[in-house]
Amino acid sequence: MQISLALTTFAEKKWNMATKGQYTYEYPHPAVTADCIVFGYDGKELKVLLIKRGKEKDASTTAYVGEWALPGGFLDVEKDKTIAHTAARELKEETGLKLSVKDFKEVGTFSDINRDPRERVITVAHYALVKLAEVKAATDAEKAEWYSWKDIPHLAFDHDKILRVAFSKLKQNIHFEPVGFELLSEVFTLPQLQNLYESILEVKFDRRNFANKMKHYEILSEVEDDTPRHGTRTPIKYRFDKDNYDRLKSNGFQLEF
Amino acid sequence: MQISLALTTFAEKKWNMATKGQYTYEYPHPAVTADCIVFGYDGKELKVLLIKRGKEKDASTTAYVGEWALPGGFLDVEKDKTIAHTAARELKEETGLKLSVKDFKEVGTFSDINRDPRERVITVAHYALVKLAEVKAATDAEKAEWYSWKDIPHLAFDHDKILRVAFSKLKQNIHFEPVGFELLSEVFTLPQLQNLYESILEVKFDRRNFANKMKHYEILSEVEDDTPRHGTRTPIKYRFDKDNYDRLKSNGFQLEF
DNA sequence: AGCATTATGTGTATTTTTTACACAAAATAT
DNA sequence: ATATTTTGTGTAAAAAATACACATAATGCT
Repeated sequence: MQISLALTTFAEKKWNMATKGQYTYEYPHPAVTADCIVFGYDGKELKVLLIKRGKEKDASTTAYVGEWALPGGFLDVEKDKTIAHTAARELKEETGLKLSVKDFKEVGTFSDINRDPRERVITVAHYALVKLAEVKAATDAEKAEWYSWKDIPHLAFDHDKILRVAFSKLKQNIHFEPVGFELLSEVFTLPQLQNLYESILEVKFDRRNFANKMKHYEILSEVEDDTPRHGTRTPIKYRFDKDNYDRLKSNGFQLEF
Repeated sequence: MQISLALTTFAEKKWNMATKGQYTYEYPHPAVTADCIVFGYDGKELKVLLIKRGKEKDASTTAYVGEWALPGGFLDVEKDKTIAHTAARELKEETGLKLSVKDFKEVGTFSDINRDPRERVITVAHYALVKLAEVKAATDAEKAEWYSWKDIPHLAFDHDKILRVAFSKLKQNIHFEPVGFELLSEVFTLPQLQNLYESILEVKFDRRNFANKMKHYEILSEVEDDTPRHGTRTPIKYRFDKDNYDRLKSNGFQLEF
């Protein structure tokens, strides 16, 4: 085989194909993966999309078979434009859920030297928020399953830790980002919105204060309902006023709760 | 050469040494680097530590020779416990500045497919804050130089972008982190502290309101000065009250400006 | 069917926080 | 010597956050 090729400096070639499917470098390289933490909300509870690890093409390259894990996979060095593209591609391959690259927000890098038993693997975790409707649609993917935040099983690798960090990022970002927009369906009720904020921030709010604050921002508009509500028990339906929301956001808007 | 070795699955071996200094994998792997954005404050201006890229051992592996860049370098797959260890190690090697691994805060991953002309390189950017005294001490390293934030030259690779993102992270984090602690010397004045906050947040504060707010937190204690101030023009010296600061922080304290 | 329970909508007074604002003294610059 | 700049200090007004209670309709239970 072409040993001479293997001896070229890596400045001349990105990699050398010494034999079919073999890639050679002058210094050791880690593998890089993207993992996805997909949060959903069914109107009652915060959920996370997990997959069951199975045997892949080559069983020997698969670790933690049969355990639950975050969706994710290896960077395609030649095709993935960014690591977020890896996240989007792998999520679709593993769960059928098709999200845009810009829906992924970076959580952080996890690089502990022994986090993967096979070789050195650095993973970049990303979270994404999906609307209630998509939560229901995606639930029937074979290996993928939505778990309630309060009922997450033990996960493979260091995914427990990654999930905790992702949740705390979400908790931080809820102050600056339109989390309601992204997790609720287009039409929603104030109790749902409040419950969502309470689930993520892990606190309880006074109903009146929450409603006052939200109304003060002027980002909610009432949806006229065909079935005219005669009772207080049937919650009023709202949708987000996107114009007002965007205007506020571009002015450095900051949701405080 | 040892083609047979190269054909072992990567589950059996992390990498295969096909020839001296050659590492082989079944799929292409990216190189991974850590880059450091080291912020300093000289009492007047926010500064950033940059290095001038020179010829390394092997000139052909070096890109952007002669340009300014962020300190940083390749992950040592076998030795660096985490990518933050890479950052700390490379910063010391390149600038002489010796920081603890926990001083580095992750900024994010930069993974554009063509960001490095040599091969696919994913970098994980980290920022660190150093005290005024260390800024002065480190200034005499050969290749390294402190640049005023307002006067940064064009940088190699995508380091301009990385620096912008790092700064905006710092700007966000100043609301939750003891930035003053880490960037000022032990004894400082209120005008210095205010100027630091103004430099990072890019706003101006009213002097009285700033002082009131800071005093309200009870994290400043006045330093008795040998030269007794007879004039208002000589600013009062303070140090941080670490006990009060830590207590506030563990209670979920949040500096708002 | 009737009754109990639960979920929803709504307004105001109090407290806390934020903001706006001016002058006198000492150091420095001219 | 004079002008300019820097610093320290307190209060009143506005805005925001918090605490709090009752009436109504849907649902659940027997």
